[in-house]
Amino acid sequence: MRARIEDVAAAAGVSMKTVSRVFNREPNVREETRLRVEEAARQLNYRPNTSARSLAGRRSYLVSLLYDNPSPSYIMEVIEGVLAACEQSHYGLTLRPVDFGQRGHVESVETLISQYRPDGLILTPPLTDDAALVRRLRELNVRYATISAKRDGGGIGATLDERAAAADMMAHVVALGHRRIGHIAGAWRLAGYLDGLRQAGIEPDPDLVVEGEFSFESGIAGARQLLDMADPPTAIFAANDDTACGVLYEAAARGLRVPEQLSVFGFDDTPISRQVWPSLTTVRQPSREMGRIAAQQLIAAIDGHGPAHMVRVPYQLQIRHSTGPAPRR
Amino acid sequence: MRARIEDVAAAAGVSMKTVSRVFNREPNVREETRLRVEEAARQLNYRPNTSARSLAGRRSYLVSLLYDNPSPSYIMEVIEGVLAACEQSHYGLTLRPVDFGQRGHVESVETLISQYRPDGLILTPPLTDDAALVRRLRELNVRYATISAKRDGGGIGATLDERAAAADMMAHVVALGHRRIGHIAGAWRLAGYLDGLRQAGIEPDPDLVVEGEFSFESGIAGARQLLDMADPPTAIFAANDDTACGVLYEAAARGLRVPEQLSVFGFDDTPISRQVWPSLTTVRQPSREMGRIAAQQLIAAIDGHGPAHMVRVPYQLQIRHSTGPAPRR
DNA sequence: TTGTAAGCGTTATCAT
DNA sequence: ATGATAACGCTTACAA
Repeated sequence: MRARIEDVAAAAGVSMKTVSRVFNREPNVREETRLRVEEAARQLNYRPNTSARSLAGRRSYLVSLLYDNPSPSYIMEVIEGVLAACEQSHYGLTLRPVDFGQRGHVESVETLISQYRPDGLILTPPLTDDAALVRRLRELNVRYATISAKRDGGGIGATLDERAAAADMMAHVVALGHRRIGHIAGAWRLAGYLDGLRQAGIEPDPDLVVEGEFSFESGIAGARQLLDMADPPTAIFAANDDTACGVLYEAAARGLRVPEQLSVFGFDDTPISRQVWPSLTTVRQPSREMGRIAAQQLIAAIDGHGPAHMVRVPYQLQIRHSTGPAPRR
Repeated sequence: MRARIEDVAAAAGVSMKTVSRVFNREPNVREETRLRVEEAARQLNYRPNTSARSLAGRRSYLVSLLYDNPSPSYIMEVIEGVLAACEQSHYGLTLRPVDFGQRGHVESVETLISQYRPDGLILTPPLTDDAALVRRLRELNVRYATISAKRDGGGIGATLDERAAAADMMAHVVALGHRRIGHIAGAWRLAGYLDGLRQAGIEPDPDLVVEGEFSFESGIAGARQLLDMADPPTAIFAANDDTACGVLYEAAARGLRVPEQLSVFGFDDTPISRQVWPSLTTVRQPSREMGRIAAQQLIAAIDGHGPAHMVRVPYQLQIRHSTGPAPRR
């Protein structure tokens, strides 16, 4: 049968409590004792029983990841990172898909909480900026970390300076000679777009900004609107890669060559950006890393081991084949 | 504080054990008693404590999903289905990424088992056909269900007749006039490719079949090999959508128009198949549904509620824009 | 620094 | 058909 804490205690010649202290990294254990316990545990291949730990400790050792449905590859990357951090700290992970737009989505999260009693939550966009949800979590006194929140109200988690990234991207195409640059927005990367224009001394044209919603379809719709203009843009900045793919699709349908006749760039560096022709110029965010950091910060906050922060991670421009010199007019 | 089984028992005027019987659908409870207990539980908003249940019952009420890394969107769909089934049966879900090729991947699964003690596992391709892993699971007497296993050795889970699907796809392009059809294989969809040729009375040419590994890169490599032939194919059947995208990429790089000069088709109907130009002809498999079914069958086997099976689900050809009439020679 | 004893909320066992 | 009581393996509170 499986070794219990009692067995380890006996083998190490100490009490159960001491073994417990070692495994929970509590203070007040002599170094020598600790080593003896660790050796005994290894010998017996001891693994703490999670259920017993939860029951006695009145906590679940569970972290819950809430996501709406941005891109599957994005979420899978985040999951990888979160899983890595959880593993290391002996926490489990529960997944919770949430329908952001839906009525009752906050209640669905409350159900999750009362059923699984997670020790903390991790929010991904767009849930990070769901005011109703966040307010309720505060009321319920449930800990949470955020990934890429628009506003980090002094919370914990991981962010990236999307505005600066967007502005850098703009500088890239401006350097290629583009002056009329369209934007299919999903709201917040817009600020960087405007910064980029301003820094280049280009007057923003409101007609060049159309609403999007981070989907392939809105990329097609946005591209149509922009390309049908009397004076169409020579470059289009899509708010994410899926949208950029929609632009690419519409361009191909019109027989427009990219990047010779139209430059296109996205955001996120999802795998699809490498798997389309031409491959997509985009901004890479270290999603896996951000998942890992958010989970680490959350667990640190739960365990009270050291202070938890909002960590800013670096971005990276990925210049590929969908951007090129502006065409002569 | 949260209601316990004891509170419900008191409120219903019965013993704890009777409440336990009701919640676990055990026999030997009078209908009237059952109703009284259920009413009391509702009044008190009682939810069984999972940790206590696991500890006392010596089972985890946990199902674990093992995946390597086919496409993220595929796994996300499967997860959705599995989650839905788990929710319904009050089981939790644990995720376990496994490096199929890696040394020690079986040990990593054993670690998962000894740590989380899941009541059952769900295997996705290519782990479904990992002989070493499956053998070990049998030895350890660990229950598992499979999704899209090549060989269903009398196991439980969900499958789809990939061979027939591949053959149907072949019939489609043969009807379009193609005779030289290449295949970038990842092993098992090959049988359907050969069936399709045979049914059309076309002699298979071994040179037209190249090895792939279900990746974008192998699509590029395979396409190069096939298109560099003296007598190149007019159509290429890629073993999955990612590979097909690689073919599309290479075709674009060579200035080959699809489908006018080359037809391409894939397998899986991942979102990318709609987001490339031209959109991809492919086979749709109901991944979400398969996840749900596999989890249901697994849980049925665990709980012993009725017999569990290997369920065959229907596929569907998605004819899009990447296949067209064969070019004149 | 280390140990003892009393739970944690449920299910299993054995009665009735 | 129902109930009393002892586990289950760990942590907490308190003691030494």
